[in-house]
Amino acid sequence: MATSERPLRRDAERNRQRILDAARELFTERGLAVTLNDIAHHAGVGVGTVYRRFPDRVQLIEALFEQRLEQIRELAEAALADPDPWQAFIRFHEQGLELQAADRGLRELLLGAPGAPERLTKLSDQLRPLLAELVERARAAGELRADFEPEDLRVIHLMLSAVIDAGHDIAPELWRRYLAILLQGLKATPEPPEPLPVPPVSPTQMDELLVGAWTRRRA
Amino acid sequence: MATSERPLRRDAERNRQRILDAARELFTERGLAVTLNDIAHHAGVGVGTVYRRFPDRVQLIEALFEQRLEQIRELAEAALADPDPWQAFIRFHEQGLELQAADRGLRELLLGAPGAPERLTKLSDQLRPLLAELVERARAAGELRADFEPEDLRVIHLMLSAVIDAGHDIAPELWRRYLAILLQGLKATPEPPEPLPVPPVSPTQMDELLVGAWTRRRA
DNA sequence: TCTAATTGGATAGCTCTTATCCGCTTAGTC
DNA sequence: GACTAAGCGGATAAGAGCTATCCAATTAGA
Repeated sequence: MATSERPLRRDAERNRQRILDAARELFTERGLAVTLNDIAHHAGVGVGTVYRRFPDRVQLIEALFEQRLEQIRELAEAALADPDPWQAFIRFHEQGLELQAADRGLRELLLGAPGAPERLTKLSDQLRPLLAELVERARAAGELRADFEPEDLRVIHLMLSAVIDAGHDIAPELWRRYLAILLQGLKATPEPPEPLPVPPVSPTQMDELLVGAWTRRRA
Repeated sequence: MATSERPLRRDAERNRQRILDAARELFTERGLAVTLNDIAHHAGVGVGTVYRRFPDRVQLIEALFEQRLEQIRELAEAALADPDPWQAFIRFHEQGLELQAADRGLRELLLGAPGAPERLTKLSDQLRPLLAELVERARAAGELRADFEPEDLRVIHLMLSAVIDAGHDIAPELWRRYLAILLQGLKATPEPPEPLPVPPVSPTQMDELLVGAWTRRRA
């Protein structure tokens, strides 16, 4: 790390930046499992250059995702500031999932994928109490069903991540359809349903989508 | 294969059976990706023995899962015979998912995992029209929301598979909780919700559960 | 007793990662 | 322009895992 050492030579600094850019791009679209070699190629530098600058991939991930997690926390806080608990609950889900849909690395981080640096998992632990309060408020207002617990949030999130992952290339907005169904199922005193926000995929697309889910899982 | 050739020597036949038993057990609990070497060890025979008898892992899978898929089809047909379309819809989901919860290989097969022999994917294609009718009936009866389409079934199934996979070791019945939420969200004219059938997991369990989901994904 | 069938599992050959090393190039100084 | 420490690229060693083969040793069954 170049914390407060001698500054890097100008070309080295430029490469460092290229590497960070490439890493952000690849983590975002392929998840935390990308190899440092991939990043090197994507950045147009040699493998050695990457390993010299980031001997420890954890630092690379930390540098890139701290801010993303911060964003989620802000979302939760904004939701808690909303006077309508049920609207806040919905909004938090929609916006949080939008962020996640756009960033596979973030998705994996929040679901506790291996390779996540400890400092970041701690950061996402700090999120927990905020979410608990979001749930509590919606429940107290008689909007959210009484037997819904904060832990359920993470499972719902797990389910929708599966849809996001699978749909990524073919139907990137598909998760909204199932979020709507789930939210409808969570109301304490349900009203007649509004139309679902996104159409389903066609049978053919569905096949591609499932195949994609498997190939993406390994690579 | 010993279709109608000379019968196998008695010891060979015994080994063949052991291999099939071991394979069924391993596919069931670890999914379709188990290696033939794993199966050999589990069966207590040499690797060579497995490769001689099943030069082609596809045959092994076919032999083992044809009947499982048949079971699912029967379930769908039984559901179609039920006079109450909504009850049928619920029952099919519960029973179908029970089968899947007990058999990781089946789960992967139905979700189009790689390594599934073509004959079996065709068999699961035959399932499609039955499911479509199940949906159609429930919708026509005014029980299922009108904008639900047969393709949605597979996505719901994908979501609940994620819960089943993750919960496998820690909370094997957890999926019922989220199935209940989803079904509640699918009603055309919702009534006040009944209590959820299974408690959520504790925060600690939730962590283990997510970690498990990732390790199980790779191995 | 004899032999053809069968066996076990070491191992060759893959693919895919991670991480290092070193001859060559270049920035920046005098 | 000459010099040198910093930096570079990428071939490649090392290691993990999987598939599939091969053959000396064993065994069923006539």
